Amino acid sequence: MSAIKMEICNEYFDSKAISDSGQCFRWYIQEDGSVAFLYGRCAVFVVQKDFYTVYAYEKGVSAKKIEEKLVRYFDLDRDYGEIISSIRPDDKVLLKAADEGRGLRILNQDLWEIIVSFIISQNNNIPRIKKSIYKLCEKYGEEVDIKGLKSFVEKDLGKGSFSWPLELNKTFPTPQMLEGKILDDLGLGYRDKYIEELVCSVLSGEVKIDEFKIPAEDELMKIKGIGKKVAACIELFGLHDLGAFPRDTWVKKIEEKYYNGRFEENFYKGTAGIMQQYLFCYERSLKK
DNA sequence: ACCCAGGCCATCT
DNA sequence: AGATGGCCTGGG
Repeated sequence: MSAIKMEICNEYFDSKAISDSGQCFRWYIQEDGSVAFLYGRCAVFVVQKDFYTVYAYEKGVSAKKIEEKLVRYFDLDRDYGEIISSIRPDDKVLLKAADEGRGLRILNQDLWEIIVSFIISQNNNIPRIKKSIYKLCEKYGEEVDIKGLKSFVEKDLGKGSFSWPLELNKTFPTPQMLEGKILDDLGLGYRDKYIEELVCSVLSGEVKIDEFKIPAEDELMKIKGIGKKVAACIELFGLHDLGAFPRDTWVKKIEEKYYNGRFEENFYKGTAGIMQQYLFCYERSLKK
């Protein structure tokens, strides 16, 4: 059986919050409130009633393996409550941000997808980032068969309970699928050259993504198009180094506004990246 | 209603 | 410090 159903009863899991957090650009919240995304070739569909129910399907992969993958992907073995309780009691801003953002988690996403996505994200806005990534997948990704997931979900929830966004009919393309491609028609702007060059260096073996180990900042910053901020995002979201602390324009704004110009990430060794997510999402929520 | 400037999960030269 | 590109927002 290559499908599983899994329940998540956890105060520290909120699919809407995760989807809006800017760590993933291919999670789709659908009309009926369900969430759809791909993890590699594994198709995932999440519905919420009192708790979350996750349905996942991947051809040729055992149920046990899929479950293991998802536990890792959602970071379910980590106690986010404990992390929140480690916040310094005098930091009222972070306490409030974490309280409101308690459903946030740092996902364990595919490293290649994260590297490309965050190169695209530089000096960019989220609608445009999503659009470029969608075009990239649509043009170069591999067709995903959704029928297995659909029948699995409908067997459990009834006919018409399953929907799937058009944007997720293709996988995120591997370096091999992008070999020699000109990426000038994806709305990437000047970033297209960075990705073309990266594809070359990965295929030639000059850049060995599978061998990246924490800390990877120096290795990452050798890649053209990756500076300090994008490197930190890749460490946090792609290598799951929860101590990485990306300083984007929002965080800088937060630091000016609440922290006299500097948030001391050394107070939170090993978890500063999670604190960054709480602050980032909190400050953005104020604007909406 | 329309336009335009400015900013965006920055980095390169 | 100047350039890069498309999307969105806010002010005029």
